[in-house]
Amino acid sequence: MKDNVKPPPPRYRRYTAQARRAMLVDAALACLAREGIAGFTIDRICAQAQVSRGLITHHFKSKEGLLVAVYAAAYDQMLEIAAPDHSDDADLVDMVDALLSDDLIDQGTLRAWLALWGEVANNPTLIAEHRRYYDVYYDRVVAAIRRAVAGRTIPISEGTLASIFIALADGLWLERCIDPDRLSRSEVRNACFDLLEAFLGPLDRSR
Amino acid sequence: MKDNVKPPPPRYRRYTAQARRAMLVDAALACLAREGIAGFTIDRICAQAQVSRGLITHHFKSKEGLLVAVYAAAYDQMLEIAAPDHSDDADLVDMVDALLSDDLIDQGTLRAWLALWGEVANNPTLIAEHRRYYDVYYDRVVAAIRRAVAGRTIPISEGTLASIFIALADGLWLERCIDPDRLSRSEVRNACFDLLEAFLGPLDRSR
DNA sequence: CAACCTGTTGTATCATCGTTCAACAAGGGA
DNA sequence: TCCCTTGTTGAACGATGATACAACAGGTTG
Repeated sequence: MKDNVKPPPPRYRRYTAQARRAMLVDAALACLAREGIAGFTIDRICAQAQVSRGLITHHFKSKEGLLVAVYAAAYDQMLEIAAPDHSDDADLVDMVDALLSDDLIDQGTLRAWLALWGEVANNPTLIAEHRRYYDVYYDRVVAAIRRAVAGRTIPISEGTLASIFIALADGLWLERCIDPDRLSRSEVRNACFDLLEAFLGPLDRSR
Repeated sequence: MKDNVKPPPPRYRRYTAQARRAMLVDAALACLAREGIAGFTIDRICAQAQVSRGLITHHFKSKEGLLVAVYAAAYDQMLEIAAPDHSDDADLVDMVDALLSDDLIDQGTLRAWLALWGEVANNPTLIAEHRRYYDVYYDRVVAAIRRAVAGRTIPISEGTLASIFIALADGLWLERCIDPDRLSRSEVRNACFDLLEAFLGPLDRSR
């Protein structure tokens, strides 16, 4: 008979650094969504990613390095849904509806955001990262508002209105995270539009 | 000579359980404000309160017991400022101005709230506690709105408007916590009034 | 197929966490 | 003055945390 020595299956698979980092970030987001910041642990994240303990340090230098990458990824996902880069012609109504999409309002995502916010306020590196991303978000909201204004005169600066609108959206997220049944989707939608229309005049909500 | 044996000074002072609990809660809030949830540690809180490690367990049974008490205390402080119990005749304008008072908007308070919110979403005991307190807050906001409505017909339920107003206030807190310079006090104030007036009609903002 | 690069493993180490518990002592009552 | 209640201490313990590091092995290159 032939040599019946099967080659043993590989004990692990090697990925490019980029791919493995993405896997670890995803695993970390899953842990945050499931257990909050208490789940953001080398052990749990590596278990979630089915990977050994040393890998996070190898790819991110430290746990905080991973946290920064996770925050960036969460913001990227949010931006991609709510205000994608290529939406130069998308209007405010689309943006409001995108913010209410199930991809952003699901419990896990909200819990992950809440956990991340709790870290941002006390971590200088994350604060800087936040400002960077917030500015992108903010600029896109301002752009959408400016398109809606279309040259008219409004009783507030576009920038201030953008900040306030973002604040309302964040507050609604927060409330919905803690008690999803208190506000219906249409109530949230109307709240957003009522705030915007208070400054911008009537919008076409019909879509 | 007389006996020169001075009685040694007491090594510690005894307090009533109630007083000591209040001291520990205050210390915990100070730790939360300074370091976020990472500072919510038996060691650090006891150091802050200048007390030995065993005391928290003695008075609160567990760390989570203290956390619940801390959350309740934070909510109590907020309610006392924004919507005190005896304010049956206070109107909506007063409430908005109270929400903007420096006692609520300072960095430490905001950071503590952010840390607490991050815990609420993942702790069933805290969720229950949150609902209890939120309902009190909510009822007082509804009452203030109802007084402002004064029997007129408005295009939304008072309850929904209260939820939305609370969400806006929370979002503004959050934004201000992370970047205090982005929104001025008057912009925040105008945002609150514009939202309310979109549903309630003109209010007397002059105060 | 051999050599090398580097992604991956897993143990070892040290720090810190929450909780337990026996001993201590402050301070009021008899 | 003595006693007793109970608030308080602080060491001990096991669990779990993050990180370092030497050994290992996939998989590509020539």
